[in-house]
Amino acid sequence: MVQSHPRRRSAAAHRAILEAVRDLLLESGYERLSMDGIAARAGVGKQTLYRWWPSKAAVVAEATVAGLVWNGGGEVPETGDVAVDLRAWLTVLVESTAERASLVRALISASADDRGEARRLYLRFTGPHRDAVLARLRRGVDSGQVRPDADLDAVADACVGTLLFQVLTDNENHSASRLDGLLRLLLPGLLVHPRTTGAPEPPGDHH
Amino acid sequence: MVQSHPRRRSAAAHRAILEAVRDLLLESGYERLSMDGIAARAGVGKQTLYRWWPSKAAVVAEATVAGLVWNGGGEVPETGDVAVDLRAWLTVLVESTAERASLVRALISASADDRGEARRLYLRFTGPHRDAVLARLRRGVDSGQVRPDADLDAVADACVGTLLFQVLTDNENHSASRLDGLLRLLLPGLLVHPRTTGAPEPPGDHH
Amino acid sequence: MVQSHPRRRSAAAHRAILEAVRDLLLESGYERLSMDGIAARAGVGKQTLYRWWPSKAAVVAEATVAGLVWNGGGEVPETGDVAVDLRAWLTVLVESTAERASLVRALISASADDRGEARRLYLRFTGPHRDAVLARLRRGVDSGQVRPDADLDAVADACVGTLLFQVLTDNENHSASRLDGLLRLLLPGLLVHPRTTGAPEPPGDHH
Amino acid sequence: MVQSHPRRRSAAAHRAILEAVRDLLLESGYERLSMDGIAARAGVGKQTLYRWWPSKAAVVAEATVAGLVWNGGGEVPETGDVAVDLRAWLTVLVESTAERASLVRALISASADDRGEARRLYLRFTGPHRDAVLARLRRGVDSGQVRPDADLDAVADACVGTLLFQVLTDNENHSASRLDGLLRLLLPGLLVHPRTTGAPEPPGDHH
DNA sequence: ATCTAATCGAGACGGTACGTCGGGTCTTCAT
DNA sequence: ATGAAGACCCGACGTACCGTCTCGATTAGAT
Repeated sequence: MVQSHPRRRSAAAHRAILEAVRDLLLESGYERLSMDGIAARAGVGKQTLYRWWPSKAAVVAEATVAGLVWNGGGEVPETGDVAVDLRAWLTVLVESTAERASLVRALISASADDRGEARRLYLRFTGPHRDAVLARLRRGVDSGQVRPDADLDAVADACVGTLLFQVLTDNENHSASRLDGLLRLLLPGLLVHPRTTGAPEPPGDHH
Repeated sequence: MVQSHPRRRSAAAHRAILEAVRDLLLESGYERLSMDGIAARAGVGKQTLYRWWPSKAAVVAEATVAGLVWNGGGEVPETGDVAVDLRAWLTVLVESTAERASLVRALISASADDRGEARRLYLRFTGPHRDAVLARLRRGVDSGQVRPDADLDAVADACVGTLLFQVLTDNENHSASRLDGLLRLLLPGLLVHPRTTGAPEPPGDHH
Repeated sequence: MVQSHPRRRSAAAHRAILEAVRDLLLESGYERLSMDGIAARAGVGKQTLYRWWPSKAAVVAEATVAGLVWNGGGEVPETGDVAVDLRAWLTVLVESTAERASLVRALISASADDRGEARRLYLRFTGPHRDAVLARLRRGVDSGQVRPDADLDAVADACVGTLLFQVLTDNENHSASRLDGLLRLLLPGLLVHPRTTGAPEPPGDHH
Repeated sequence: MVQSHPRRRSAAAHRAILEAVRDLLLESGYERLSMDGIAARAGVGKQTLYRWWPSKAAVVAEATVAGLVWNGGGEVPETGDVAVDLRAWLTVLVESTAERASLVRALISASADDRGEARRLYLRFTGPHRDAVLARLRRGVDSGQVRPDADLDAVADACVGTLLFQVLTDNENHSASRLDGLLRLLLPGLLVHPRTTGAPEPPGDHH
């Protein structure tokens, strides 16, 4: 379909590029991805690529945020019990990460590559996950389950950071265990009435 | 113990290479570091580099391990109060990381680049820090301050992971705050008698 | 006629490369000539070199053909006397070769290096010289001076071969003498009436 | 067997090296021959190689002259008829060269590589052939068949040069024809009574 | 319907770095 | 005290990408 304004042609190219990135990432990984390769696969001139994105990291970020690459994990369930919901969210996050560890590693590389892009990747890639869990925790504060003075950002960063650390150290098979342990440790400090969860008993109830 | 490589390896070349890596990392970062550059700076043939290390990540790992890059932070104070000691350790860790953020970024890159090397970096680079804090926590268990069923590895990984995550997202000025928030959240789950710390008061169910 | 390569080849780069080859050959000879060196001197990427020429021998061949290296000697004088003209041509050829012996050595090397290129060098480099002398000899046949059954190719190859052999064996100061001796030996077999030349008298069996 | 004097061990090494050169030349040609390869094949340290020969060209020259590589062609038959003997010699020379054209090319490369070695190669490699034919021609002078004023060196160089030129231009299938044509052209100038040969009729015999 | 100007694909360009090979020198160790 | 083994520095190899820069061809909108 031909659009009236010539600039509209770029829409097809734009889409072709993001799809090429997705395909090539799945086929060979971030390391072997090249701007030349993307252009060739997308049937696009390299100029067109560089017109819109400054670097490999940037175009990967865009493909990511466009939902073509990692579209899962943005939702946190809402059962009414913060502890149950957090545990469910972490389970999904661990599985989602395990399935695309190489992509996560790719994004870490991209992030470390380009300090300017790092911020954008942070916002686009991990942002939605952090936002979702923060929103859930804030609703927990509103409902009185979560202590209002708890540092919710610290909870989110500890979860994401622990997960990234496992990926980074090729220790992914411990991710679920570590996050479970972490959650058990966090809940007493996070919740107003921690005993209602599967967390360790609050102090003073034993001996 | 016998070296894994055949003998007669040049100690001078070895040392010159590790020093060149350190210098170049500090000057320009991991991304701009090249095998050519290392060889040139060290006054060494590229063959010598490739004879002993398979990749840039590997030689960066070795330079790290040799203590030339991040040799501090292996100690955790012992005042008798686990909470105080943890806080002190985290403070030192944050400062030490801030001082060499570019090197930490280099190590993260190396880790993400080379999955094989990632494990070595994990064991050798973050290992000492993790070991130190784990040892301190275990002594806390022995002295009855720390709950014996707490997942101590989760504590260590959450702290290190949170810190690395801040570095990765160029968010270092929040590192101290995040780790303080995290520690306050963890202590109630970690300690037998959390009230003795600066952590938020548990929810009121104590006498 | 359409270029075999796709269009848009850079004329400036092409010329710069051939000039660099010429200069470097004159400075250091074929053996010390390198693709790296050519690229650096020409201010050209190595890829550009390899895009258009498969080997050092090929680019040397092209530089030759471009007339930048050995552009003289393509003419044979026409006085009406074949013997005189051949002698004059050989004199010029010997001098021309002596002046650029190192380039001739380079061409011999290129030829020996690369069997595929050898043929091109044969056709393009020595070809003009051979063609010129063959044309002169054929006119001699037409005018009745040269025996029609003489193997003219053999004459040309013997002259060029003798000359190259002297160069190859670093025996150039005998080139003139050898070719003079050769010509005297050839003329009796070549000419219908050899006595008109400066060649040694045939053995006395002529009236 | 162990000799009393350590230097004697070198004899075995020396021989092993020359044999390795022969084998490797036959297997892969001069271009792919390397000092490393020779040392490895001969079971000899590189130092031992460099102790005795300064370059690849030199050791190839030695292997040649040792008769390991090109041991044929040194003889010229003596039937009493110079023309017949020359023709026979050229036939053998052409065949011998055709069988090892790649070696001849190698020697040309070596010669052009190393101007210092060129002279030695000349003496060792083509020398015997030239000497043999010159000796035969001189005997022809003595017997009155060959004109005493003929430039015998020019004959030898023209034959060898023509042959090398054919090899160099990958034109070997014409070698026999060219040398036959050359010989027919030379004989009238070379012999006292040229009509006794298969050379073209001397001038004046036709019409 | 023709012209004009923007934009496209294609890919050549100057570069940097890659990982490998070979050259010639120097050192170690076993004989 | 020799000689194999091979590490060393060096330089070149040929390839892969980088990001920039033309080329024509295509085509949309103005004439």
